Amino acid sequence: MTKSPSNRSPSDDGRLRERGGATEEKILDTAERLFAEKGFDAVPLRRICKEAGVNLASVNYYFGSKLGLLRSILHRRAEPINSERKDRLADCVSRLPSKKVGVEEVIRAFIEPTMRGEEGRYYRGIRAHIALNPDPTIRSLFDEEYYEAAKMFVETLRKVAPSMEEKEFLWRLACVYGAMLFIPTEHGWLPKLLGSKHDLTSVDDAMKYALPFLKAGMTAPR
Amino acid sequence: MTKSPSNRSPSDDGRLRERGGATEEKILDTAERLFAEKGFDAVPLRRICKEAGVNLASVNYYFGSKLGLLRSILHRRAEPINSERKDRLADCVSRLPSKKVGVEEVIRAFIEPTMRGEEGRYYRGIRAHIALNPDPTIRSLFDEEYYEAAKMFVETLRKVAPSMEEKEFLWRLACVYGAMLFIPTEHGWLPKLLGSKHDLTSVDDAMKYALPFLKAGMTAPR
DNA sequence: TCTCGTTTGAAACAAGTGTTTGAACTCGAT
DNA sequence: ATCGAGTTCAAACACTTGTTTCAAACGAGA
Repeated sequence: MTKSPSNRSPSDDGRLRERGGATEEKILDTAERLFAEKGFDAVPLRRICKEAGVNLASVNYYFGSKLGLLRSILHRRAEPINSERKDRLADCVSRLPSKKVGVEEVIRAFIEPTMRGEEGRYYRGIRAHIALNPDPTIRSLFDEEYYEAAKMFVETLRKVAPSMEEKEFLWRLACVYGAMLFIPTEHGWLPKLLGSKHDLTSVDDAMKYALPFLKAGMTAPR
Repeated sequence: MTKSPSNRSPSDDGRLRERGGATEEKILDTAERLFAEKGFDAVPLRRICKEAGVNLASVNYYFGSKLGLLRSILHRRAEPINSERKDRLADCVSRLPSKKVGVEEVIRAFIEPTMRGEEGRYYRGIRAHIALNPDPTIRSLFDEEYYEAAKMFVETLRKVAPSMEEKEFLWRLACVYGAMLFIPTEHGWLPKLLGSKHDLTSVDDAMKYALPFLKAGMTAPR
């Protein structure tokens, strides 16, 4: 190693790079798919590299470590999601005084960006696995990536939701979060249980069916 | 090995066993705690055995394999849970004709057994990790253990919930399931987000706060 | 053409993995 | 005391893991 590309990728200058950037992306794409299919620990770097058609050392060259690779996978997808979330939540906040913004719109602003996009198909399968991972080292990757936008969501929701004590708000929030994490993992278990041929993959259906559920729960009287 | 204790434990006769049964339980307890803290793949058998104070070979002697150990951990906790679920759900079904049973009671019958009991503290941290594991081999352990009671729940809930098309019911069910899996994992993330000192560990609070949320969601008009 | 930093390659490294083995030990029943 | 099934033990097995090394190939700028 001459200097140390290690942690942050060497593709900072935007010059077109014949195979350089391609290698990095091939690793990212392949690892994302395999992690979604088998889990982080269960997929060896050798398998990722073989399927991606790149050399084993490339992973450490570009990402520093296996954990660094996971971090990059998370960041690549989470960045645009959080960006849109913040824009839409900021918009909600700006219209707050006029009272023209409700629980449903705030929840939608937070959830919709995570459900959309065919390219995030595999990623959505990983996210819950990371978020709920027992190992704090893994889970903190999720925290770092999503903390800021999540905080903004929580604060905004608090303002548009009916007034309630903090404890109650926390519990209802947990229900929203659980649903939001679970739905995109969709391993076909629930449809099988129902003998149903429907699945839980459509964004439109999520907005049509899950949103009313969450809104009703969030605004339920006690 | 003389005959093959392997898959099912050799403690079938109930004679008091000085260190025999103790070993099996020590492994179960220790592995359960460690899996809850670091995850199944991330905990080596050597660490489990060292902390449990038993020999490495004991795991394969009693459980056949590492996966067999996980299966036993799941079964030990899931069995009484599902037993209570079925009893309570059967009771609901029997009172169905008199219309004296509602959505809330059915959901409670399904959720309460999984939240209760200090001895299940670590287990509850594992369950979501297994249920949402990307690896089908791991996930199927959850399916096998919970399929039957879950089917009974779904069918009962379908009958007491407002009439709706199957697709909508499936989506609402997913929200209930997501909340139910997420809440007991409680890694302290949401309270931190809120700057709250409350946590999500109390059964009473779960019944008091989460149930109304889920009932409202399940019965929401469209 | 000749650098020189960047990227790729094959091989090795050091440590750790689940599992198996076969002998020793335990302890109630004979 | 002897037996034998059940259990424990230290050691070895066979293999996989993430990571490192350093030489070779590449490609644009001088």
